[in-house]
This record gives sequence, C-alpha cells and structure tokens, in this order.
Amino acid sequence: MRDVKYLGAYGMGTLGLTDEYDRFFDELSRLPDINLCIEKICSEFDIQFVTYHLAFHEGKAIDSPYVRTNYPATWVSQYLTNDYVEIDPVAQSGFKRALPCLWSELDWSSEQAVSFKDDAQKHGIGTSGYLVPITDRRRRRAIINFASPKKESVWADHIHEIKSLLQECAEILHRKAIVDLYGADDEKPALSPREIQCLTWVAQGKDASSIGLILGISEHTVRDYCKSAKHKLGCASMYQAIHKATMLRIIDPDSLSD
Amino acid sequence: MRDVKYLGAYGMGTLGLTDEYDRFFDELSRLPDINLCIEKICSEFDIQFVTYHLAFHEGKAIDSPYVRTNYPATWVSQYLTNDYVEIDPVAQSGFKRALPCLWSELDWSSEQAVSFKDDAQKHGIGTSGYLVPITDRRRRRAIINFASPKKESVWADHIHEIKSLLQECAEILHRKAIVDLYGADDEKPALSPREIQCLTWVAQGKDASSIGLILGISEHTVRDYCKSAKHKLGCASMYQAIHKATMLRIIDPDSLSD
DNA sequence: TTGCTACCCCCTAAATTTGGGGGGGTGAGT
DNA sequence: ACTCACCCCCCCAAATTTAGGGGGTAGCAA
Repeated sequence: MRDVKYLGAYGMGTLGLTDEYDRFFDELSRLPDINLCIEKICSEFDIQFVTYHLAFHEGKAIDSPYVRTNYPATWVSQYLTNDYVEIDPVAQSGFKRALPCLWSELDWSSEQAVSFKDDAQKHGIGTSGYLVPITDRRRRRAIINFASPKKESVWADHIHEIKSLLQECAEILHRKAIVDLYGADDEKPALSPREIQCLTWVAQGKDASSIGLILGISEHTVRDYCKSAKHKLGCASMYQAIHKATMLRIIDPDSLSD
Repeated sequence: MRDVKYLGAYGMGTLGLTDEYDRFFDELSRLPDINLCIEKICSEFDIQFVTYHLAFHEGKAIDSPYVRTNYPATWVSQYLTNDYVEIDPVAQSGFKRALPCLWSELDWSSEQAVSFKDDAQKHGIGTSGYLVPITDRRRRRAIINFASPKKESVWADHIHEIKSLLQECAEILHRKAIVDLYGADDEKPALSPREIQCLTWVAQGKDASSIGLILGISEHTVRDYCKSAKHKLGCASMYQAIHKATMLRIIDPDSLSD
C-alpha cells in the first residue's frame, strides 16, 4: 500500500487511491457543465444526490446563492422559500468548519433541525450524507454535499473508502463554479493574511495602535498592511478600501474568532 | 366620483376604490403567514401567481434571497439553479425602477430574455404579469409580481382597474416580510439623504472637500454629516461606519447616478 | 548567483480626521 | 408654542492617517 498518510488528508488528489482515478477526474474536469459533473459523480460513486453551494457572489445588488444540484425540484423550492439555509445544520456548520464530515456527526438536536430533517425525508432526501467544505485562496466558501438513501453504517464505510476521491470531486466542482462565475482569469485581489486581519480590525472600529497590540506588531506595521491592502484593492482612500473589501467579502468578522 | 387624482398614484390605499376594500386589507394584514396572504390575494383578484421577492437580507454570511411565492416548485428550482435572477428582465429592472409596470412594458429583446421567457412558459408561467417595486424608508428593495394566464389585452384592462389595490397588497406583503425578518421593531438605523450621500461618496474614495464641491455644500458640512451618520450607526470610527453601512446596504453606489 | 516578488517590520513629516464646541434655518407633528 | 429631525455653516486642539523613506526574510525562476 502506498503512502497516503499526509497528502491524502489534504485532498491533493496526487497520491493513494486517486492515482487510479486520474482518467475519471480528467474527464470530469472537461465536462462543460456542473450539472453533468454531478451526474457523472453520482453514477461513478453510487451516490444519489450531489449539491454544490457557494456561500455568496461578490458585490451583487440582489442576493442569490450559486447552487447546482440534482435534488428534486420540490425540495429545492421548499428549501428556498422556507429559508432553510438558516436552519439546516449542514449549511450552518458547513460554511464554518474546515474539515469534511458525515451529516450524522453534526448537531441535529434542535427542534428546528428535527422538523427540517423530517421535511427533507418527506421530499425523498435520505439522512445519510457527507459534507465537504471548501475555502479557497480568495476566501470564498462553498459546501459540497453527497447524499444517499443507504443506511448510515453502510454509508459511513462507503465514504471512508472514497473520501479522498470526493474531496477531489469537490475541488473540481468549485473550480468549475468559479470559472462559471468569474471567468478563467479569476481576478479577485489576493490580500495577504496580515492585510486581511488589519483591514478587518479597522472595519471593527479599532485604530492602528490597538490593532498593533492585538496582533503583537507595531502600529507602523499595521499602517503598512493597510497601505498595501489599499493599493492592492486599487483604492484612493482607506474608506474606499474598507467599502470594497466589504463588498468583496474579504472582510469577514467571523474569521477574527479563529 | 371621489378625488383619486394624487394619492391614488402613490398607492396610499386611503382613497378611491380602496375604501371598499378596507375590510379585505384588514383581514389580509392579520393573516399569520405570507403564503396565506398570497392565496387570499390570488382568489380575491383572480390572479394565478403572486411572488414577493426581497432583494437582500442584511449583512448575512450566506446569500439567500427572501422569496415567497405560489409558483410551481419546478419553476422556483429552475429559476434558482440557473441564476435566472441575472437574466429575468422583471427582476433586473424591477429592483431598479420606482414605478409599477406591466411585464410587457419591459425590454424582452435580448436573446437570454427570450429563452428565459420560453422556459417560463414551459413551466406554466404565462406572459401576462404586473410588477410592483417597493423601496422602503430603510432603502430595502423588494418586487412583488402578479401573474396570470390571461391574454395581455384582457390582463392590462384588469390591472388598470385594480392597480391601486395591488399596490396596497404589495405594501402589506412587504410589511409582513420585514416583520418576519427583523421583528416588529425594525431597528435598521435611518440615515438622512445627505448622510447617505456623504457616506456613499466617502466610500467611493472622495475626501471631504471634493464631496463638498460635488454636493455644493461646505466641507465642514460634509464632515458634520459623516459625524452624525457615524453616531447613528453607533460606530467608533468612520471606517467602521463605512463597513457597517456597506453591510446594511445603506451605501449603494448605484444610487449616485440618480 | 542574480533578480524578482510576496511577505514582514519600523520611522517621520505633512495632511487629514476626530470630537468637542458654537451658530443659523426649515417643515412636520403634537 | 413646542419639539424634533433635517439641513447648513464655522472653529480648534488632539489624535490619526497619509505618503514618503528605510530595513529584513523566504521562495522561485532565469
């Protein structure tokens, strides 16, 4: 058996089982449409439903999630018109956590979650599923869900065998979604972690010296990060930079609690 | 005939025909659920589909539109998973324009719009519809659509008769949606037009003196507006105020072109 | 090895913002 | 007659940001 200890966990798709699937992934990447990818993944891995869900578009006037799925239309409609995204534990924790997990590992104890689950079952969605969250370099977040009517124990074993393959599938779906939305040249400015931290703290109302204390660096350095962030964003003032970074969701107060 | 000249056009629902409907509107307002309102409106006014669509929630991490409709689930699902909101002329212009109109008055000439329309018809949506846009005091935008399988000429006549009633219905739906989302005490801070203008220009990278020139007021005054806006938003710095105003969609560069 | 780039860190002088204060005025609602 | 929100203008001292100038490291590619 080959060495799958480290890289496998990061889903690089370069070692272990995935070798045998190079051809499959290659074909998958070439499909023109995400819906076709979903179909192919379903048949390849004996999965019933696959859903790709991007948390947000950038700077749009009208909210609309980017969702691609083969769930039944009645369920998609029900999910949307009941704001289930606010309740669904899979979405709620999926957009926060970093690592994949089985649906069964999430917290389904709340009353809302229970009735949500019931409703899902009525619409033909099984309770066995696997969640793969993605956060890309540009800090966009997506979740990819694989669902099945199998029994949980069978499903868990199945997943255990193919988890690194599904990770690779998830990444392919995400790349396709980004190309679909932003074109091949994805031009969202990439700020460094420090720049993002400083900008985010500034947006929280802190001044440079406080931020210096928080981050354990000089206030001068804080200003430098703000400066370079401003330039990268192509802004005339820090106010404009804060505005733009907010629109682009580069500033994300949630990430301060990490 | 009573005087409907002015107020009727503003849809205040206090004059003209609407008098006779006081009871109906009263009952409508008391219904516990927007979906029930939609049903009631449909049966009262011989309408097939009613949709309420709020452009955005405020400052949420996951995009999801607030939509309530009695469209068939297949169409809702299709609309969502094809990002039709980007194409649909009703949504695209509805969220920008101020006055109601018939769907037929919009621009359906683009290729995308044509195929969108075809798809809608396949899903049982007629081509006759009436769009009522709403922008409330807090600058939230919603569109309410009334659709019917009637022929356009018949529909136009029908609408002409009940337009002020539909305006009132739309406003009731919007109030219910806001209560649903934000509770009865809707606490989004209300900035004055000048404060919004100044904040918006600041977010565009202008400094106080430029803004003074643009608005034709003193730069001191510009600073005063920024100051008061900051206080209303409860922020420690202008950076935070810009961030918060952006999250709350108070800052909307689109509105500068007005 | 050099060159390039991204990241990290610090300083100063000039300009700007901030947070106080002070004046006016209007119109709507009570 | 009153309050309240909005609109408009001004001043000043203290604090902060801006726009320059320095450093340094590490990784990568020619």
